[in-house]
Amino acid sequence: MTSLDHPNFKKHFAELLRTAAHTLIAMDGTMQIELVRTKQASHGDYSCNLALQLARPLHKNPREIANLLISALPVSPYLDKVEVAGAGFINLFLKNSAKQQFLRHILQNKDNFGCSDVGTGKKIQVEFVSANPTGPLHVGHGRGAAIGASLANILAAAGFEVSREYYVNDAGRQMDILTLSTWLRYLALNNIGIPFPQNAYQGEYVITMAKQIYRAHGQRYVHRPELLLDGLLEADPETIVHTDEQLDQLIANAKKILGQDYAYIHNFVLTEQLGDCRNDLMEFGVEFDTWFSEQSLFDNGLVAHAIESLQSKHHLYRQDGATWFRSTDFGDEKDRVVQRENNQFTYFASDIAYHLNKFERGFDQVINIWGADHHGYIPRVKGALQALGLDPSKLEIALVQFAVLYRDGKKAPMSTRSGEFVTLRELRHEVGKDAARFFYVMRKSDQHLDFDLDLAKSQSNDNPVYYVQYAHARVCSVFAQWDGDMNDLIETDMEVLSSSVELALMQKLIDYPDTVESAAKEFSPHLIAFYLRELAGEFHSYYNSTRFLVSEMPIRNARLALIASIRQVLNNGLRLLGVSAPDKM
RNA sequence: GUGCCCGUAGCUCAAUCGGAUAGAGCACCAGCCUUCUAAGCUGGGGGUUACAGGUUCGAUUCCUGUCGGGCACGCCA
Repeated sequence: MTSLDHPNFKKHFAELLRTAAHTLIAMDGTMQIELVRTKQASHGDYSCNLALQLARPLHKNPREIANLLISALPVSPYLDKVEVAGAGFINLFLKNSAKQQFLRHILQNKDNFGCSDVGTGKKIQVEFVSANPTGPLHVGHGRGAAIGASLANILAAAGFEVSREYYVNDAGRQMDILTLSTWLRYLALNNIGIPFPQNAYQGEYVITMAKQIYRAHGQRYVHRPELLLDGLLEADPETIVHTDEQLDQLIANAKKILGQDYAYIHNFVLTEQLGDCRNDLMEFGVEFDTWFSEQSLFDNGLVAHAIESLQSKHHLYRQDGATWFRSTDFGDEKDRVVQRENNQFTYFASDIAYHLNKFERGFDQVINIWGADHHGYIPRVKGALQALGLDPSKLEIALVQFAVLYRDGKKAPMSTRSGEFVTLRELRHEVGKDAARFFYVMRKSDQHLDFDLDLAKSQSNDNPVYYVQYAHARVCSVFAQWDGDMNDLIETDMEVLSSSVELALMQKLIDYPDTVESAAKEFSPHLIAFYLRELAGEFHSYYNSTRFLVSEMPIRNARLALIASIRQVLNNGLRLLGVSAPDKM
């Protein structure tokens, strides 16, 4: 880790301090020595509060401890000087030569720069989006998609073996409602007018699917629609289309009437919506390794298996005709039904089976990216894992808050009722993939996101996406006017890069791998977005203050080596976020 | 009503699991293009971190309470 071909100065200095600390106190290997990048140049490049932390156990003045640590510090070719400051901070100064040499490391590693092996090849699964395939993805799903995809990229860069998964809810009531909705629209095309329930799917896409069926099969699925209202006749015609019970009755009737053909329509709408969703996500730069079917859990007996397993461990009981999981034993606020009075399993039951299956597939860690409205669901899922003898801490649930769209400074209407929502596709068409991907991850994921559509579209320095991309394009345009050989840059003497701006830029580049590592460790893609914004800012400033294509070759080549390194890091970071790095703008 | 999350500059947000003088961007004001892209840069004012206590060398961060906002509280998914 500390060799020149793969230097991580932060870790290197931490090791030096660890060695020094051993001379003062017996430390177990698990004790973390935290180094922090300083905010002020006068505090050096890295700072450590170890002396302050040791003050209590050693019963000594922190500054005194700091001095003892410094005198016990092994020599290092990268360390310029060390100082004690403030209450007892140890400030470490990185040698300029170390910063300068680092550019070679970047230029040699190219696209791999920033990757590390901290994940040690552990198998990690990221499950995200997992929207019901009952209609187009909307802008809320978009954020989960952007965050999940970026996080998966970041984890892969940090050395995890990542698997991206979409859980397809193809077994539940919502799919039945969509199937019914489509069939009703289809009947209408055949001039059979049955009042369309308000709580059915209202969207235009349902009519589109009905037309497709009609075009392909004509009247084949008309059957006996007069039976559809069975059991509903006594209801008030005004309210017939309102309640859930009535909707369920309609579904039951449709299943009875259509028989085998129900499965056809069900399968058709599922395939259609899933295909649309997959296509939408692909255009958004989001792809999955696995599309996991909920229905397959039932077909393969995994739900029954999971429930039996809970049963054998005495975590289930019968009450009111239903089967309950005693989730209160595991911190949930109430027990939960896994099998209904009518013998049907609940969504929770299949979710237990799904999570059990995830760990049976051998993942060391599982991350679920959920909408924040599902937070109440966490205790029961973790509880179920614990009940099954699994370690619930291996399941990490990252909650994503919703994005609110703003247009002309006002909230854009976002009513999910009556199909009147902004779809992800519309957003992409309006602001473009790059802006959408970047804006979605610009905020900490568990924070609400105000998505300013006008800003995302604006071609100005106000727009962080263009700001970062523009920095990349600017470097490219410099190189377009240079006819030298990139290999010469790696060999060039970097010592001339000694201005404070240049040294700060190089330190910023050195920070990149640590940023990727933090983003992976904290599941925080927004750190990459912030980092890129800062790096681009420092570059633009450098660009305005300094000319690169000067006549003195040593200076020119060194400066080009620096901006080539910047371009490389901008490129690598943007790639993690799924944002393009254009050569020209 | 109960539980979870949140409250930081006029606005949108950071702050590397308790660290040094709380940082960016936008907005506002004043400047910079016969020079590699002005989609850029430079400088300036802006804060009792909602409020009140507590824990300690040290609190935006941890604990308690109050106020304000969001979400969740189904044999839905």
